[in-house]
Amino acid sequence: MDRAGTPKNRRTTITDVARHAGVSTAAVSKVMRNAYGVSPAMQEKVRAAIAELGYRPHAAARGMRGRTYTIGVLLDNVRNAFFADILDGIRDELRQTEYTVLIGAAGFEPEEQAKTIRAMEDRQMDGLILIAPGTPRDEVLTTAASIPTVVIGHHDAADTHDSVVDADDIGAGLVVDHLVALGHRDIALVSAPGTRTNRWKRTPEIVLSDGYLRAMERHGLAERARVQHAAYSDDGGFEAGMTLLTADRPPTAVMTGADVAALGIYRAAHELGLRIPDDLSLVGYNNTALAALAPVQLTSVDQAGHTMGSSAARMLVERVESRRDRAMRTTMTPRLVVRGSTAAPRVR
Amino acid sequence: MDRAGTPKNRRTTITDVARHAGVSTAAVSKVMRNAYGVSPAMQEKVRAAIAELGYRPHAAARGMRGRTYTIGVLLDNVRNAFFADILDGIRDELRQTEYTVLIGAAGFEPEEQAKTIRAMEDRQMDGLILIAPGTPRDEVLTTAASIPTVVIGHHDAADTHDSVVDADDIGAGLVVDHLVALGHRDIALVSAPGTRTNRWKRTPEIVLSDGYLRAMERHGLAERARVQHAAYSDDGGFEAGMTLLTADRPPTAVMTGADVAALGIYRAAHELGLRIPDDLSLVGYNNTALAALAPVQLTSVDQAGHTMGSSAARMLVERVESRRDRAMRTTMTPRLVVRGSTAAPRVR
DNA sequence: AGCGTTTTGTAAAACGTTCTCTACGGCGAG
DNA sequence: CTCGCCGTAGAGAACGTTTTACAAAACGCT
Repeated sequence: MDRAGTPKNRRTTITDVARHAGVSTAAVSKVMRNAYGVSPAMQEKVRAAIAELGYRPHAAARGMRGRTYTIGVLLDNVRNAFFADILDGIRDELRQTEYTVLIGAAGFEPEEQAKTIRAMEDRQMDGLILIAPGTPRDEVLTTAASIPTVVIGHHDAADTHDSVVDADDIGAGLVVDHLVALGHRDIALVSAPGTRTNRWKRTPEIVLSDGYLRAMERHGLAERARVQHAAYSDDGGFEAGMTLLTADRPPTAVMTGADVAALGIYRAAHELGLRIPDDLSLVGYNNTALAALAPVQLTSVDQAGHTMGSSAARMLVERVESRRDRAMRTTMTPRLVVRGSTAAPRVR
Repeated sequence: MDRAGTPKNRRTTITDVARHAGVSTAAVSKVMRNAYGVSPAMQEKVRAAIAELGYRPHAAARGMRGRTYTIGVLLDNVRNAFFADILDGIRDELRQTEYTVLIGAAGFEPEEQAKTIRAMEDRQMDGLILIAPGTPRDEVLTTAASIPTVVIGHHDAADTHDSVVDADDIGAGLVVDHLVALGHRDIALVSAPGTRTNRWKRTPEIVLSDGYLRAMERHGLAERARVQHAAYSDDGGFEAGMTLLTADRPPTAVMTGADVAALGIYRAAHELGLRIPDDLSLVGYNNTALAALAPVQLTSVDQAGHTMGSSAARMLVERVESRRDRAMRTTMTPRLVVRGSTAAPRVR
């Protein structure tokens, strides 16, 4: 019986471990972080005590002085299956380490995203992975100045943060080449509007559009190029599809910047009585599970989300553990995955 | 010039604010938490100083003593669109508050999930929302004893944590009734295997199966009931579909516990040359965006994920702010959404 | 044996909050 | 005019780590 009343089920702290092992807290701390300057005998003793007491360091307390062993991932929404691939990559890379990954799904509002980034900063996270952030570029640079950061998606280079990008321009080229080879000439692109206010000059959408336009030009189809802006969602795709397909001279093929938008276009085509791929060829982007789904069979561009995620995680940890001090960028090469949604156009 | 060298870009702390406003840190702390015992004049002064200095409390430091204003959400994987609905609900409910939501996507391994829960505990989160945790029940109860917790999905009642569930048995009944009304008699269920080792007695899968079996019984079809276990994924559904549809007397209708599994069955049917709904009626569960997709048009059961999420968040905050000390449970009523994947069976 | 150097371990000071006391004024009641 | 009370403010002790600075011990050379 504790005379001071119930001892409560207080957490076992580093002090408990130290006392139990008959050493100082500093020693325990060193063992936990396997820092330099601790003898094998000490290791042994302390580890035993830790195991015996089931000690777990208090992350909040750690955050006060040193690291917090937490990696934050910012994304806008969790519905984009491509992000799931990236997350899996991050998780697989970090599984064997002692870092914990926490995800902030901040929505599309720049202000909400900024709030989430700040929250991660305040929680003293060791490193941040930002997936295509909609936050103003300056804010990201400010953050990156104080926390190791990897930006996924945006092509804008910076010397304060690392980057992982897909060569979206090449991806667009692959698609256009494929469609042209099938005989298409009226090829439209449906892409998210490049947000301009926030000072990112090379968002994935912008790079994709550029690649598309250059490829069309290369095939002498510059004046037939048509870019339709739409949100990357089922409804967004539907509206864009309706606009394009009810125009005076509708395209015979449509490529999109996201699989889910392609499915919206599918719906629009369906509604207008157009069959795919007979009346309309359709191409997605990201090669998510959606594209492979049985009833869909969408031709798409694979950009290896899993690898992007694991690269980002690896790069970030290098920085966090200061094994590297220069910014770097990894570029993935996209690959075309042909499925049933593309075919030669009908002769008219 | 600071004589002690560069002052670094040190965070502004509560001490800075206190000094700048000419008050004590305790006063600032009280204002931040709008606690009792602070005069309007003090309020004014301090708020001004906070604004002027752009002060943000250091969450890690907060975690040492009091709350951390962080809510943790545990889920197995981010691919299940139903979880996205729940997350949106949580986010919308908490948007106007000062709580930050951080998500741990822990994978399906119970051990990984447990690790994530512990990580959230160590980070001193204020409350936890666990979406159908695969962790042993005891561990969840232990956690719930020290942190306010809401469990979504599992029907097992407990007096330590709150629960939000869908009446999955009723949902199953709705589907069976619908299919029987169309004329089906051989109706199979594809469901995730009820994990038994971890001591949850009433997982969603188990409740769903029970509801299915009881409904079949009610229609005098007990001996035709057939439950096939499968992982809730495209591939899992495919395999289950193959098994069922190549059996001696294949079902004319299949219902599943998740939309994504239904799509796998769709693929299996496709491969076997069966058309939907002509040769096979198919029903999903959760009414995710997947079900509504144009080429799919899957009949499904809606369980209002958004509402489940916001309820969970509201209940959790009540507990965190100790406005309630009794455990409670919210049960949602499911609704059948009929689309194109169900029809009368072909006469043989 | 003596001396410098390295290794190993510890005491104690941070870190930025919250929270428990205590002190202080002002004010109404006696 | 004094006494008690109430409401507000502040001092200072936690909270559980990491880290710095230093002492002690061990080691390697002459």
